[in-house]
Amino acid sequence: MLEYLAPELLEKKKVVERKVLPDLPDVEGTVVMRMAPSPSGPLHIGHSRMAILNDEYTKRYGGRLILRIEDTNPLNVENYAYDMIREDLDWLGVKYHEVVIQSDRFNIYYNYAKKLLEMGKAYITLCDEKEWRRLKLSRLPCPDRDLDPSVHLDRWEEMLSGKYGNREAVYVVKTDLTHPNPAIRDWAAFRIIRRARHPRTGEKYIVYPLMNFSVAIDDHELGLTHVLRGKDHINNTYRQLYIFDYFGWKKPVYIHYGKVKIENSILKTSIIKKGIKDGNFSGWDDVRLGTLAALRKRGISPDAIRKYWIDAGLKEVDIVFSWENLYAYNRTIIDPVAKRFFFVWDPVKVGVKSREELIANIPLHPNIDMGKKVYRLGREFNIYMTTQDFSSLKENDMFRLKDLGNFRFDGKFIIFENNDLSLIKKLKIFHWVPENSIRCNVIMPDGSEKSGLVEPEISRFQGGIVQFERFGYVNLFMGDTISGYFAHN
RNA sequence: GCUCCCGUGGUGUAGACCGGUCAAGCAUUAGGGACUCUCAAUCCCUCGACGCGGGUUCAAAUCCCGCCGGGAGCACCA
Repeated sequence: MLEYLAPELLEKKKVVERKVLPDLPDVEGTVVMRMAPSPSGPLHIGHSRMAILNDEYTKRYGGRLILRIEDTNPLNVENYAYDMIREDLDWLGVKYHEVVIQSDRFNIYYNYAKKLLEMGKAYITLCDEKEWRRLKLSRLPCPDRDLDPSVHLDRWEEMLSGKYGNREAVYVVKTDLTHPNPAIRDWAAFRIIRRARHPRTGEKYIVYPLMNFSVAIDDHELGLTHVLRGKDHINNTYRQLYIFDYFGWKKPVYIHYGKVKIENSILKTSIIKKGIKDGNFSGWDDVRLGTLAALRKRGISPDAIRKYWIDAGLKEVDIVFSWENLYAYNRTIIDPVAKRFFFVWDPVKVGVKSREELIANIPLHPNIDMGKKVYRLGREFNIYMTTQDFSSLKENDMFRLKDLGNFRFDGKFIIFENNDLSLIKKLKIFHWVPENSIRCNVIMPDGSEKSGLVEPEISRFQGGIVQFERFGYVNLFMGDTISGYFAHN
């Protein structure tokens, strides 16, 4: 029907189509979501997925986003990471409405732990660790499991008061020992860690909640409606659901997205930490790393990262991260603002001769008026070209120096012939810089360094993302010297 | 080994629930072309996929079965 009446409407619909995330299921009332990083280090590109997706959804539904810092493992918490995570999120443009730090909430966890013991839904086992696990795999209880709740409550108090050493007693949540999936059967919820210093609570606590317990409690306490998490947490979700069932809580909607395989990048905090300590990496923002700090330094726009994750969606299939696609998104963002400069790597000095005074008038951007760079060069002067370009010339070859003119190579000098632009389709086009150019080192993503010369007019500007023609986009830092970090070509 | 999940071009994604309009769309990459000036941008063109085998059906990427392949978990990490 519509086809007859208004075929153009159907056409239009197709054109407007663009990539958006699917709607969240079961939305009623205010959407509340959370990001739950662990402060073991700053965020990397993998973490940014959960941050962006949560942000997108809470913004779409006008909901609330909670940053919950999961620091219940004192062995893996770094004091500096708390602030770094927040800086990374700010840079990403992720808006969170509340910050919750789990190490502030021990009493909440303890209270629920006690309740669960009273309900007979948890126990404290003194059994040998390996034996307990062996029995579990055989669907059998360890002897402690069926003791009266009062015994477990006593043991709980003893645990808290320090009667037991590390690993001597452990608090376990009962699930179903006959559950077909061994991963779901009785799971540990609190452990004892003595002689550890937590950056925020010091040695105040020795009984630490494990992730499944604190997460379940907090997801309820904070009133979450939707939980986005990686599919590596699927079994954890099943485990946590027991807590919701025991207390009769309303469950959030869980959505699990697939694993991301990120190649050609270093993401593991333990490796990075060691590398920094050993002096192999310059810091958390070493460009060889996949940290957000490193990407920021390279001039990757947070909006490119956002677009990338929206495009990837949240399917449960595993995906391979594509740097190419991220760069493509970044390019469309930075290209309209990146001023163009000539950067000559592997420079070689070349003598130029001309019958007339040469003046170069070079636009800062090919498509957008950003002004010009002007170089008065004279009749006889030197320039620099890349060794590669210059050595490709044979005697009497004609070629063009971009934005300067057409030249002939006489075997020693290059001779200005004309500035006839109609010839450019036939000539090779090279770039160049004047003799008074400035030294510039560019750090490549693999850590190697490209040294060269950048045209002097660059000093009028403050740095940031630029394009070095025929080289690539570079994030420049202007100081006593000019240094750059290669983004991509 | 056990439990669960998933398989659309190089990469990501749409379509699959409600079989036909899908001889499979979009984006990116790669290759080519255009462009009075970049190995950039823009525009145009090209290459490129329903894991395999059966079944149901007039009709299957879509439903069913088997196989193959990939992944997650089976931690007193998160």
